[in-house]
Amino acid sequence: MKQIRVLLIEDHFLARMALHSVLSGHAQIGIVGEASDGEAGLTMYRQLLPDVVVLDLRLPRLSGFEVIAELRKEFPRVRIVVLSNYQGSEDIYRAVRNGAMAYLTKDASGEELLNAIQNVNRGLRYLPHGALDRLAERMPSVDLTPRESEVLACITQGRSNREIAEVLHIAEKTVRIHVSSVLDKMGARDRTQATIYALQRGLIHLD
Amino acid sequence: MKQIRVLLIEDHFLARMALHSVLSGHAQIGIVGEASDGEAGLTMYRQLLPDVVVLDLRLPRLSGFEVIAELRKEFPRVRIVVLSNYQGSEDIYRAVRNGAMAYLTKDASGEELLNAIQNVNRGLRYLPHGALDRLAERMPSVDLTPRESEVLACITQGRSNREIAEVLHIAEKTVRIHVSSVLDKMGARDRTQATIYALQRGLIHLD
DNA sequence: TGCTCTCTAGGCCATTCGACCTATGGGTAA
DNA sequence: TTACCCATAGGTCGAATGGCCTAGAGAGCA
Repeated sequence: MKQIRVLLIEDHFLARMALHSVLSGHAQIGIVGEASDGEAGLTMYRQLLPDVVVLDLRLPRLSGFEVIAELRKEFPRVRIVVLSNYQGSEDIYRAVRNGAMAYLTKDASGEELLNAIQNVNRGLRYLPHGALDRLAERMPSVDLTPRESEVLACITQGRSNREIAEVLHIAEKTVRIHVSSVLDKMGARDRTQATIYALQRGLIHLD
Repeated sequence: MKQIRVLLIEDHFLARMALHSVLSGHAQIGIVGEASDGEAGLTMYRQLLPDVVVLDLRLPRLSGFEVIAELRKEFPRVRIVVLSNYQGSEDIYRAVRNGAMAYLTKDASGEELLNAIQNVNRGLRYLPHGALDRLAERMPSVDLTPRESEVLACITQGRSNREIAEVLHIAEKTVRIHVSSVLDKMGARDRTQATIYALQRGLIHLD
């Protein structure tokens, strides 16, 4: 039986070791490459053309999302398993929408990882315990316009309406309109709640 | 040469695998036990009496802090290496103050892990690149009174002053006093900034 | 050509927020 | 005892916030 050729793109050394040790215990899996940032990951993919990519979303140089986008552009049939630190994160949702075929949180078991890779290799999705559905339920229609997203980003940086107006070169009045829309769409009562929700839902990241 | 007997307390399966695979490559280290929650960790410590504990701070059932406190009470000479997800987190500071001898973020290399364990086993601290000092610098005197901490917690839950007043059974006027103190001590201009800072500094956790 | 959406912006208004002032009672340390 | 910190709370005031209204310009679509 042919091995599934896997490329790991994961910046955390310990996590990479973990994946390595879990996967190398299975004869069906062969790790053909490991990259610790998005750039290197892309380069290695082009050279190695693996069957499946296991991809961390939080990466230096190129984010996981950018890697997904680029890979999908060059290789529409690419098979991607996404690793996410936090369950319940909007990250997962975004990644799957953008072409990832499976996701796992980092507390997944070895079985789950193996299943995910095997399924994805066959072209199937692997979305454990229908969590994506629950995820989608829990955040109904938070589709912000581009401008609203910018405003939300400013809010989560602790800027006042006036400061946002300066940054975006618009009137404070206009900022308020966007803020109101954001609060409305997010079901938040004020900018503090919006900030909390945005962080919880992974719309925005600190660090 | 005698092996260093290590107990791992870490709930994430992959992280546990990672630690296992990194450490088992070194003849000086022997993993004598692995626990996936705080309760089990304590029980195993009492039975195994390992030389060094490698401890995740975010654990089910008993938090890492509780584990540290309990271990230190029962075994004052316990050697603890703490794993923290986020660098720059107040967690680290608290853990070291409470008796951890070393900390590592999860993107540490195998070398660092090994060094930490060896140093701690000899009774030395292991605090990489003086990061603790920088940590202490970066958060000057954020020592909130108990009441202020409660208020901050409420703030980071998105509550208004009036709601905080109800929750804490005090006048809204008093809440404002506390809020002002919190903002002042944290160097924040408003509750949104206070929330962001609290999350960044690990004073408060989401999830 | 209409229809809708987005971004822009103004006016008006009630609420909230946060700063600054004083003040009282309890606890603790010098 | 004096002095200081903490928690409580009242008053005042200005600024910030957010809701609701109207409205025009430009993009995209049926």
